[in-house]
Amino acid sequence: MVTSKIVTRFAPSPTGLLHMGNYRTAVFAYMFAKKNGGKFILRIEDTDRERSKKEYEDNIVESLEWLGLSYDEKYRQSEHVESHTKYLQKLINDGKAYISKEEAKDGSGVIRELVRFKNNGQTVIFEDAIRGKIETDTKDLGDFVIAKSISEPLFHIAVVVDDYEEGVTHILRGEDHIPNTPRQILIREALGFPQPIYAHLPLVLSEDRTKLSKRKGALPVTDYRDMGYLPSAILNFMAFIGFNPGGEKEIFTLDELVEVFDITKIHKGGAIFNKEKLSWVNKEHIKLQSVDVQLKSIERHMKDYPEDMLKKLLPTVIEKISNYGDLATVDNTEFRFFIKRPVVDVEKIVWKNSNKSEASQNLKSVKGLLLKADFSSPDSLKQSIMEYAEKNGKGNVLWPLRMALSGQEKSVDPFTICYVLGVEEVVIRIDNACQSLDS
RNA sequence: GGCCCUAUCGUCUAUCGGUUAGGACGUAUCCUUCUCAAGGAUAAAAGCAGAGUUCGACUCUCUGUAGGGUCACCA
Repeated sequence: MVTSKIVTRFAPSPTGLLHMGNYRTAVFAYMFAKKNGGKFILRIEDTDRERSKKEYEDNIVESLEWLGLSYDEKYRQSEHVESHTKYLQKLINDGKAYISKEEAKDGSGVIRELVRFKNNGQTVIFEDAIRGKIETDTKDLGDFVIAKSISEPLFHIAVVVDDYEEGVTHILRGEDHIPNTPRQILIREALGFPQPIYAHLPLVLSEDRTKLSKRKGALPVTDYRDMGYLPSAILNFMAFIGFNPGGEKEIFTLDELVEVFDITKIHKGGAIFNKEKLSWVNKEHIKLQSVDVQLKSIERHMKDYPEDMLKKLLPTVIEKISNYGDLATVDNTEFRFFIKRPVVDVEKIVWKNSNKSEASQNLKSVKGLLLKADFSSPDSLKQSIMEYAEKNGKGNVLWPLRMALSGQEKSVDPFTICYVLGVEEVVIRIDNACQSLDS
């Protein structure tokens, strides 16, 4: 049995840095193609030579690569102008389009030879894979412009010709393209091309429920990369905006996403981009990483820390952050004391209703215990100290110990600190604290 | 304004005529705890409105309402 291979495409125009709303379309087109063993192609829509910039195109390629959305083919619309012109000519020859001499709208006064599509105003009906039947009366469209001149094709003709020539079978794109579809169908029919299947995705919305846009603060995906987010998390999150496979599993890898993807489960209504949830998803993806990868990641952000210290610190760090980028800020407050001896504050080191001499006494006793303790894990250290702490009041013992070691009112537990610091450093810090307390 | 699309907790969503309307994020409380997190538990929180169809509607139909998209010689 011969079934034609499914081909989808992501067709951004390189006129700016693209945000998640844009790439979300790519994710869906990719998932659909891969799910069906088809091809996913990237087409740079750069027919507008004025606004298209190479740097933006580069950013698109870079972003897709980072996300892991590999495409099978890449095209540049501007390289197909010959083709567009050929079909434009055909349309004119067939009497389905005509050249119209009109004054340019830019006020320059030049007379242009626009190509207008001869629209007889029929009703266009198409079956959207997500929304069902969509019916449009094209009368009020008039004879719309499809090229600025025979050699300067515009969006609609370029899209129709390219999709045909590239063998695109399924067009997954944003809902904002629904109004364009009837025009493109008209052109396509005039050209006699087969009809692709359309699937218009619901929009990604910002907090105010309007279309996500740069103006509303939507960031380029590469910014998320730079902030330390994981591509797998971004992908996972984007896939769940307007799609849900059912079931209660929420964390998916790209491969798993492809596996469960089902075009009939795509929603119709727009969805707000929720930063908090993204943050949570990212944390979950960090937890999924191997310790080797986690270690390398925190090493990049905590360059001043000795490697063996980071190894010990890893579980604590992973537990505290939801994004490796957090380390840029967290590092200075939460973990800095590990490599920088704290300044002893004798007032703060004393627990609630206790006093300096008691704090000092407890520290000295703990030091004695630690000297004999097993430093191989936080747990073994806890065992060495807990009995004493319980006897003398946990607050009385553990608070001064933690303060002496970290100098901070909020930090990880003292056992972990001891474990990470090692016996020598721990003794030095306890001695320092006692000296201040005793004087 | 014309045309088009949409409508379940604050947010993302499950439900494909019969459920105490489920989960997650976030929020609150409690437990754990020397502190902060993390973790565990619990709670509050939704079917836009009105008509139909049906023994029975969140689910199907219609109307209204609300929100959104789009109306270029951009894509």
